Amino acid sequence: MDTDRSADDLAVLPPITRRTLHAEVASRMRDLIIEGRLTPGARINEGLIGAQLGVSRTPLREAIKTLVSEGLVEIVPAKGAMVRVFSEEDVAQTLEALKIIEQNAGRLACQRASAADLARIQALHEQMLVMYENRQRLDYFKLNQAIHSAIVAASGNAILAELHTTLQARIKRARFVGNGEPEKWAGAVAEHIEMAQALARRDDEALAEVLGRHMDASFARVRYLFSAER
Amino acid sequence: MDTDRSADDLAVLPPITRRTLHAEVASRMRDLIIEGRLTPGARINEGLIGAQLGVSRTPLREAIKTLVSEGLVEIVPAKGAMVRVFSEEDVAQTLEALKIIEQNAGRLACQRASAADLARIQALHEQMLVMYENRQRLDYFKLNQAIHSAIVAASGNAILAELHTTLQARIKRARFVGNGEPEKWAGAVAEHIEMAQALARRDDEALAEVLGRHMDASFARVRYLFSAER
DNA sequence: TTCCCGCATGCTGCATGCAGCATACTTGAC
DNA sequence: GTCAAGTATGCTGCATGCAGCATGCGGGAA
Repeated sequence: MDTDRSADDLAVLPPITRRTLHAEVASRMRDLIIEGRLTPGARINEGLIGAQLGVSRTPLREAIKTLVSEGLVEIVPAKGAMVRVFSEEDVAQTLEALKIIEQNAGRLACQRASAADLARIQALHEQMLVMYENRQRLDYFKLNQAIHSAIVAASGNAILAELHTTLQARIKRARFVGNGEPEKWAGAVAEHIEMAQALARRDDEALAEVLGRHMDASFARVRYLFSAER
Repeated sequence: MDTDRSADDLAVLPPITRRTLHAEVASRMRDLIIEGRLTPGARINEGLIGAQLGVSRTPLREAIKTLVSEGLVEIVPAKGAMVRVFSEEDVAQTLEALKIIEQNAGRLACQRASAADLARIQALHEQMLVMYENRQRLDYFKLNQAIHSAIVAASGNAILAELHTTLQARIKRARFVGNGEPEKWAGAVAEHIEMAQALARRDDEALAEVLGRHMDASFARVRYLFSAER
């Protein structure tokens, strides 16, 4: 019995998560792109970036292949990799796809989410409101993204959550930059309050409606970035 | 003018599409997995597969990273890559996601598709019926997939098409195997006829409805594979 | 001056080398 | 016979070497 006991205790130990170098590099580069330290269109010089990250070109090249599949990087044979440039149409289509995913995941979440799921989302929502009051834009933005992700996750469909994460990463930067103006910000918060209420009532149609409106407004918030470019 | 003329002629030349080795390897391995020559759970021995494909381990490893992002392969650090095993729940969730994508892309297609788009889909549909009459199961299956892809593409949203392609690839094999029985086959064909009619009328709600029903039935067609396993 | 050809440089793409871990086998003790 | 420790083998993961292509620059001709 004593041995069983200790074996049980050991089974509770968190497994050592061994991260391979290429996965770590992919993670780091993802952050660099989303943070804008690697700007769209920038060439990725393997020797240079590899030296800066302190890794050889092999794991770096493997990481680049991952980012290509995620849609963050493009490769031109014999020329190399570059950070993907998103046109206005790309962003519009990505937001349309995100809208579809969020609306339908939201409906499912109203039907399937546990009480604990709902409570957790509600807590994120409250926190986000505080960040809005304090005008802590970065923290607000992160909580905002977390809420949307949590709603999709509450659908119970891991595939939808996976697609949502990938698409969200692609246009994360544009959305952060595009969300700067105060009146737009206030509008987004108002929509979030509606979302929280609909979700609390498990009112799937109301949630889908406001999620759709929220995403349409999100596109409007981002759109001017492109008109300003010209 | 003469030089302009010849320059114009040259501009018409199809560009030489240079395929990198790792992309070619990824494509080949994708086929091997979908065709079932690399079975789920099978370890991918880099030396062995590399030798069989006639490439060194480097481009092979890069291709594996691509397939991991596509969800066809899994990597365990220090142990290696293996063909991903899909549980019944994985397949159910993937089909649910595909259902959402197809229904919504179908609605958009009814609104946005050009007459040429519709004609092309209709032509595929007619061909597929011929294959069904002749009981050419493989050709039927390929046309079937092509029709669904064409409907999603006709939405005009390239992102939705991309997601659809990726998800479809993951469970392609299960769907092919699960579609074997005659009465199920007949039911699927009946649904396809409904789809073609709804699309011709640009009746978005009717199309979404039958697409949903088609996907639910598809899950039923696949489900028994898992019950048989136990 | 302008255009074009040729050359040099730098980078990518792939092959290979090498260390370290996982796994299977063997040997020895009980 | 069984179990455990030690050992050997094979594979992965990363680093490095090398050939070939892209690109920028200089020189020469028109």
